[in-house]
Amino acid sequence: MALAERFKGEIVSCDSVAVYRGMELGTAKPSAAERARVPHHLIDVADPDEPFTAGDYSRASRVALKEISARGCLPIVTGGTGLYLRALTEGLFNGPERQEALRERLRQSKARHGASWLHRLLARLDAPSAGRIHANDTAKLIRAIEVCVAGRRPLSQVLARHPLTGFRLLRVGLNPARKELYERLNERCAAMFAAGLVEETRVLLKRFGHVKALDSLGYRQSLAVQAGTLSVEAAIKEAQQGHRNYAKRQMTWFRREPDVRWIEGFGDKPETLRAAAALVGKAFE
RNA sequence: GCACCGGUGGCGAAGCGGCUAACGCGCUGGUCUGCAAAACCAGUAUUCGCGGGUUCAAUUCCCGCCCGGUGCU
Repeated sequence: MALAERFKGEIVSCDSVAVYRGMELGTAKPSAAERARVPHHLIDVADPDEPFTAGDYSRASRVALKEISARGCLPIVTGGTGLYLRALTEGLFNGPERQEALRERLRQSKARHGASWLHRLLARLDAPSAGRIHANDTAKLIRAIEVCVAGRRPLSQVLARHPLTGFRLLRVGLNPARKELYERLNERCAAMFAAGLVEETRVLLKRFGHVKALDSLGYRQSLAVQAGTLSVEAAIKEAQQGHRNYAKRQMTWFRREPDVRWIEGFGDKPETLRAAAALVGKAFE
């Protein structure tokens, strides 16, 4: 926010859950006031029952970037969904989109033929991919088979990405002390529940049913509270645990990201902002 | 004071004479090309409350002690 105001920027959210309308409390979306001061993109672009994929994000975010720079402004991408960021910067391969019917058949085959069925199938279709994907990783196996079957070419032969062109990238990463990070996550999560996350979930559930988006952190636990299988206190504890685990996975992902300028500390610290501003100034002024 | 039950990794918890002391959680590290706040992988107790004893062999059996829980007078 502060950076955007200082450098005439617009914010492009990179958050796989903030794209959904109505999911407010659990996503810590910027407030209406903040959005009035600085334009935000890729927030509230789909309903929770509309599947939104990395491919959708890649296309929409690239459009946003081009429009922002055409206006003479600086696009600032913020958020923690690693796959989406990579889909934006490095692109995805030209593969087929999700095929629900095929996926359902594959899931049924797995149930019928046993846990290793999908892996054996992929080994026949595309041995290199089968070698790269663990036999237990159903989600990735299904996508690989889907690409082979629906795309009529093995996944391992269509891996070429389509990187973003026409932009210079400055990557800034925040790396606060693990212990403090976990403490903040715990507080923020408890605050989400205190603000009415369970009630928000109830409304969404009523309107959309149990859609995939509601399996997100905090919402999943709120669903269990609705169902009466979890107390609010236990739901908070589980959601906090989920946020901590997620933060760790994010660090694993972003550590691999190339050319990241790391700042040790939280984003709301003045010295962090100063360090980030210095980096942006040096790169783009 | 007596009786009974229990004391196994950061936590929960199996094993009760002899494989490298299950498993779950956590923690740490890692993977990731279309639901990714998802899914998945790996590592993580030279040691079973303490001291003795029996045995070729004891976390497992016996004795004593310490600690926790329950019950009794």
